[in-house]
Amino acid sequence: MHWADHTAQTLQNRDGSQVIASGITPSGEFHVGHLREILTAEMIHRACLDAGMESRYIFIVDSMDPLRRVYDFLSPAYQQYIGHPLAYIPAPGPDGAPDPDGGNYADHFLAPFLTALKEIGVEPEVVMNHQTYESGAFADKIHSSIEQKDEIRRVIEEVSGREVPEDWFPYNPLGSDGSIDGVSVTGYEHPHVHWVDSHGVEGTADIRTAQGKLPWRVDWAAKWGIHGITCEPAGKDHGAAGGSYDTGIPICEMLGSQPPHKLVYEWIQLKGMGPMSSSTGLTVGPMDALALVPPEIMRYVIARSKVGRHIDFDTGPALFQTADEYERLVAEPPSGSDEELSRRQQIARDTQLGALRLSQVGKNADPAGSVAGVSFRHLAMLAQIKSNDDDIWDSLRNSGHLEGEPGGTLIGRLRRMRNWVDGPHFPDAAKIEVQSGVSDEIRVHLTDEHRQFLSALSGSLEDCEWTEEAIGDCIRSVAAGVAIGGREAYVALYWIILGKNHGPKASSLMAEMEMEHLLSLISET
RNA sequence: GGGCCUGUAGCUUAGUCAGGUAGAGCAUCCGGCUUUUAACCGGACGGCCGUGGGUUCAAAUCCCAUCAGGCCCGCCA
Repeated sequence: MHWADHTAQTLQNRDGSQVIASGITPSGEFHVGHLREILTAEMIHRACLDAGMESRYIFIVDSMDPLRRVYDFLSPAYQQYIGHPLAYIPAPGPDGAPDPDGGNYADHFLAPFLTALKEIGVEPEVVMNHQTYESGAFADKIHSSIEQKDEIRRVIEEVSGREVPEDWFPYNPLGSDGSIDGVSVTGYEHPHVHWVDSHGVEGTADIRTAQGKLPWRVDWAAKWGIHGITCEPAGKDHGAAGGSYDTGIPICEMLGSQPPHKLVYEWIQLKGMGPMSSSTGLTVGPMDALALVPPEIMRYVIARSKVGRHIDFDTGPALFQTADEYERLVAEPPSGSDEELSRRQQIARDTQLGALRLSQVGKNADPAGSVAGVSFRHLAMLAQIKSNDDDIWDSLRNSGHLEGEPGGTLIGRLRRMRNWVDGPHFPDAAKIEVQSGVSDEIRVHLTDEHRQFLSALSGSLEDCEWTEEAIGDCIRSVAAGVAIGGREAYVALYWIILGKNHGPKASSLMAEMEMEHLLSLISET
């Protein structure tokens, strides 16, 4: 069974409808790793719906979390905002300086991420955490946390093994300058928390507003209760023993709610470069990834991997393999009845079918539509030899891959393929490079038969209409005339054009070349 | 120091929770297809399941130990 279906089955034992959640702090650029968080949760949500359960999927943006430090992409001017909730500070402009017209920091980074999510078929209910504070929804949990201050402290110390400071208080008010740093709590009279900040200013925070927040371990546990979250996948950093998930569970219970089902996922790494890290600049943003990778393939990368396995995100040669694998699965989904399959084969069948189902951008869409009738590899070839999109559609019509006008899926696939082919990630081995001349190394591969054929072809091509079809006819008639095997005729052409003994459809390739260049190559043999 | 994840064919991996003859795909090689989608079809090759113990009639699977890689324990998916 697929992991998402298995999780759905586990959740079925709980009362009520499901609320699957993701939570991310918008402290900077979102990256591909965040897509795993989102897609893991969203696939569980879909699996619940598919199992006939009621389910919602919410994306909690931790907009109340404070800015922790001045990141590399921020100007030093952000020093003044350290400790301030991300929702209440200005977004950086292109130069990294606070941009007064750029809206707030949290929204600035969130907006493009939501656009990327839409492309992969994810449209969550977005909850801005600072608004939940502003609405007063946290008030009961905050009050309850303060009343159980010592018990919560004990839980954190026992479960995490960490010493909690003497002056710890389960509520961090914002000080006179808007920062939660350096603010000491001096008393509590429901619903007001009294404080004094590092400037010596005294004040009062109303827990029914966003004048302060819970410390994050408590904040997370409180959110579970407030939203009735039944499952929130967490990255392995939170999932480690003694991590925030383990302290969150008892705290959530102390605050009067049932904690969610724990699920820990491994991280995505960039191939050969370790985990994502915004500080080292080693990131691939969701938009970057989706500019190259078709959305259903992006989903498939997550769906096919077990939650506990790390994923190497590879935009090089592995992308061909992933696409091949996906297309094979679409073309021939695993089948067979329980009777004729072993238990293991049944598991494999159900897991693959689940991965295929959950990879679709549209929920329960027909997977066949996602491939748009053209293989990823074929499109890679066409995108390289034809610079004009219309020529590609013509080619696809001629080859029977396309009828009429291309649909949105196919257009999107070509757009991404062109980005890939023209960008730095495209593998050299897949590049089609027309030779500028025929080298000695290549010449040794040519037989007399090859030369005879090429020489005859040279004469015919000069009178040939320069279209794919005419060139194809020309090759065939010349080949027949000089009694060379059909295959060998093409091998000869591939050697002189590409320097290899094989390649994409020769006539397409030749039609894209200048006739003079081709004739000069032949003359060099 | 504490903890988590991973280790199965050259590569990517399924199977581990509920022990019952190790399965796939890619790559490679061979063969087929009289006119090339880097295509397609058929076949072969290839694993003491990281290592060492233990439990069991039976272990990739459970237990103990050990090695290796990745990671977490201030914030981070």
